Amino acid sequence: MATIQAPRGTQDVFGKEMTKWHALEDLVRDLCFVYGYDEIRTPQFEHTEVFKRENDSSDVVNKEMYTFIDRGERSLTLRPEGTAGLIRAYVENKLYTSVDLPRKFYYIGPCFRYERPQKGRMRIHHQFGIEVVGEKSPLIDAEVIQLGVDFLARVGLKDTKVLINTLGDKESRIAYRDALKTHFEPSLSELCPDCQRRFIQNPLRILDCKVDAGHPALTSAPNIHDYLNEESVDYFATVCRVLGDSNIEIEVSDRLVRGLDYYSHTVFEVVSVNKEMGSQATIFGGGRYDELVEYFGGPAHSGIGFGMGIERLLVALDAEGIDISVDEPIDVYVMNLGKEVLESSFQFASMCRAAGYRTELDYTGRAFKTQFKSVDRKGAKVVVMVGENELKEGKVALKNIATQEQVTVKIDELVHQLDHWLDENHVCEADQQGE
RNA sequence: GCGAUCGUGGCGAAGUUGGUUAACGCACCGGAUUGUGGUUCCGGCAUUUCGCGGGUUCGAGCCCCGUCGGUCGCCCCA
Repeated sequence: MATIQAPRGTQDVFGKEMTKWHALEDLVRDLCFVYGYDEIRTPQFEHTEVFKRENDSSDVVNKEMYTFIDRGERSLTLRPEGTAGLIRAYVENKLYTSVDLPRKFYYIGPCFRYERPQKGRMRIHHQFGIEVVGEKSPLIDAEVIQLGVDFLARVGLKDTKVLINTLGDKESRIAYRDALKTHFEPSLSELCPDCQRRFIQNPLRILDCKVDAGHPALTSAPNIHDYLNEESVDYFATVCRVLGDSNIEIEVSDRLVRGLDYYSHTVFEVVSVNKEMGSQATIFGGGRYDELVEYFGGPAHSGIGFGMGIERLLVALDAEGIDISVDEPIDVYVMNLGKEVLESSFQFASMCRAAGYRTELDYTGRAFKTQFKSVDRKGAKVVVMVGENELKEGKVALKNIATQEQVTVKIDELVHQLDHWLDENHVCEADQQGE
């Protein structure tokens, strides 16, 4: 019978790899705590219309969604990204009524996209994301980018670049959009089929096209920055200035438009420039959205956020030779000196664990040599050796691996001896008496 | 969705003019040494099995077809 494999584009995470995830998750919590962001957990599937909005031209929404019918008639979709569901929750729970706006959230969890898998591109991938909703200020845009950059710095990533651009407000965007339409119309038939579709749905995205990248119509295309109204120019200038004053290097890229259609004003993408990275180099990306909250039936609140791919971050760390995995050695290994003492050793292990020591034991009375190998592999600091002779006298032997020191103590002194060897903060009775 | 390439034990990997007992290394297990290891030595470790399913052949891990999965590029994006 053929073995069953995990579905394409999914993976099992365990062992040493798991410790990396824990390290990243811990860092997410610590960092978001410091910046004042609260965790939010939204459903991993939503009603399809949460993600599929009218006139959306993005592939994520149109080609890559896992959509299914839930028994009856409701069409549900496994979330392909984090923002839409969060905004739905923001409106549904009336979080906009908070006296303290903006609301600042972070989330971490799986996203699902039906794509051709590649390194750094999975059908189930995990995103750490943040969103700030309910207040609009260039300082918030700067803070969001700063948090992401800070995160990468704390992880130790170095070969990164911050790309930033603005799409301007609605007025600017419409003006630019019209200019683009006028510009591309004459040469439309020479552009790729995707671009012909984009022309209708979202002409901005033609600028991003790799197929037509060299086409004269693209190279001569009007620049967004020539169509921004004063307010949009000021807004973007402030974002860039604040980032600059915070020593965050940015590169303005006037062709950066991003994949989701709901963006306005600031958009950004942080990419790895490491040569080992392959073609999936974006570690996190996001932008501001002015109309999403209203779309979901809330007030005209603006928001901004990013999504960061954990798997992709892991690839980037690997590319830079950064190992964030941690060894988790045990404190105590309980050895059996003979099969007769198996059940007694179980009780000793219980005692050690009750005292808070990370403890393993030999379950089957294997050869001593083998048990000692386990001791080494697991990095145990103390071995409890359970033998019949000592047991008869109500004692047990303990060996300190580091010093090779071995003592035999009464059973009720076992934990005391462990404290003596293992607990750095432990104060011996002798010391106390000496005070 | 398009193109290319790969898929041998827990891991790393040999293995083409198709002909057997499928190398070797690491890891693991046992013994020398059933009460004290990390060295050494000895032995065991894919017991129709080479991702899976068909086909060609007297005979296939090596050839053909299909399928599943990985990887790379395109595309897309986290």
